[in-house]
Amino acid sequence: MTKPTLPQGTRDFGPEVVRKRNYILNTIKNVFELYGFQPLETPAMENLDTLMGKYGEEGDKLIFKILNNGLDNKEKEKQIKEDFEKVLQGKNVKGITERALKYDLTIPLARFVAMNHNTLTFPFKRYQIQPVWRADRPQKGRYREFYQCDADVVGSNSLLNELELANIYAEVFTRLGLKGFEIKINHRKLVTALAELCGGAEKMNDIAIAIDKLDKVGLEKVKEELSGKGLDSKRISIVESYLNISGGNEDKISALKKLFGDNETAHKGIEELEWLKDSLLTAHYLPLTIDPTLARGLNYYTGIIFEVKPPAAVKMGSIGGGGRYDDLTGLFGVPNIPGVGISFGVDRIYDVMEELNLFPANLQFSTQVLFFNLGEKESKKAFELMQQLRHNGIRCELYHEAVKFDKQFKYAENKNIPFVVIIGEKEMQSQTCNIKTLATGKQEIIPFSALLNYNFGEK
RNA sequence: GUGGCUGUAGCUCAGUCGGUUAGAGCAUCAGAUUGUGGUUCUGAGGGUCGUGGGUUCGAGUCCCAUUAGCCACCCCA
Repeated sequence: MTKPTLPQGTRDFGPEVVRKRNYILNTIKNVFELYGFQPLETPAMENLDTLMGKYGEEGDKLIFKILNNGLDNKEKEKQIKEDFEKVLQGKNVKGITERALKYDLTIPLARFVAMNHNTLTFPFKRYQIQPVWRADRPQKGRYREFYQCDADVVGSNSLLNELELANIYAEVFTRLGLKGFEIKINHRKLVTALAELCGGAEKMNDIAIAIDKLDKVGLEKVKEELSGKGLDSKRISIVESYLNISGGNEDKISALKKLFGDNETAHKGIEELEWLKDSLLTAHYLPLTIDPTLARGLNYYTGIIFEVKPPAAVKMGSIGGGGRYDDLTGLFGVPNIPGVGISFGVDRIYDVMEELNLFPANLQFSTQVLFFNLGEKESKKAFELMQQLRHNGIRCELYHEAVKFDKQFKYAENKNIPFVVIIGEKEMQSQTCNIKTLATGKQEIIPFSALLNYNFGEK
């Protein structure tokens, strides 16, 4: 028998970890509900067609494909071999694979809306908390199976949605006790406009990917990459002046206005950023920074885009991201339904909170009372009393076998159980139980009948 | 997909220049203690040294391959 292992990039979550993760998930969920979002769940797998081509060329490579069943069918052997030849050439063939694990929650939402738009009430505000899978090579803060928590508003062009979503980010991270996070925003139209100034829309993606790396690799490397993509020095200097925009949000707005002049596309983008920035002035703590270098890889975004950076002290990629897409369901044959959404990366938020020690201590509650097992008659009595306590909402356990005190105490200790109830021969005779508080060593003898009213503390 | 680092007991790790029977701490189990835990003391179990091959009289140690993990790139939550 060989030792079992986990598939690369996946993890088991033990009891303590699950409690901590649930703390994050519940916080997010509560805020989503508070803002009027409704839950949605979609299958782990989608038809491959639904996913392919939605995440860019790189994204397609990272989709986990599921092998069809029945490939060993002798009657279809010839066809299957032909199909497999095509797979070897990098194609996707239905005969070999027609399903895949979902890659994010936005495309499944689009698919759902496209299928159900006749019955949905718009704007459709949904949240979704589910695992997604990416065939990426794992590293720090990157897993092959991880949870996304998305909130999207589908069917509304109003910027009020962006305003709400920005507030959801602030609310969640504030509730989690995370200080020093930063919500970066930008507008896809600015990136489009920049591409227009630099030789056309087909360079849009190259430019987006390159400028997005600015804070990571520095200006020189970005320029090198752009030059590698075929931009001449004049165009690169335009990009450079765009990247050099700095200062406060006000400064950046005026610099952008100056740079783009009367460019129609950029004008619209700047206007929206400005609206959002001004609307936020009256809100609670909301560290919103306009960052022209923010571009985001997923190419369905068309409007304002978001990204949340963890506190600078933590070396970790973004812990949330999102943006507006004008026509997502158009890909599925239902045009003119706009949407805007955000996503929380729970696994990264977990890692950040662990690193900064932000989890409250009281998440790890367990059993409150352990009944010792001191024999056949004794354990029956203990069981009876225990059930009464359970009925009153006290979390109890009866030790599973009659063994030495030593072991039963150690069990209580290891599981952090604050009280033990000892019912042995002596107690049976006197119809009492001996309650010991482990932390203090204090013991109290009370009648069986008084146990129900004993105060075992909170929770 | 590309590159770097690491795999020795359940966990964290030593292991010299290639040399006899591979060690420690923690954890586990047993005893000191048949109704009182945490501290202490004594003892025990536990290993295909990731896997396969090679060099050598001899390999945990050197070489090659492979696999897994971590980290970085690409890309992203």
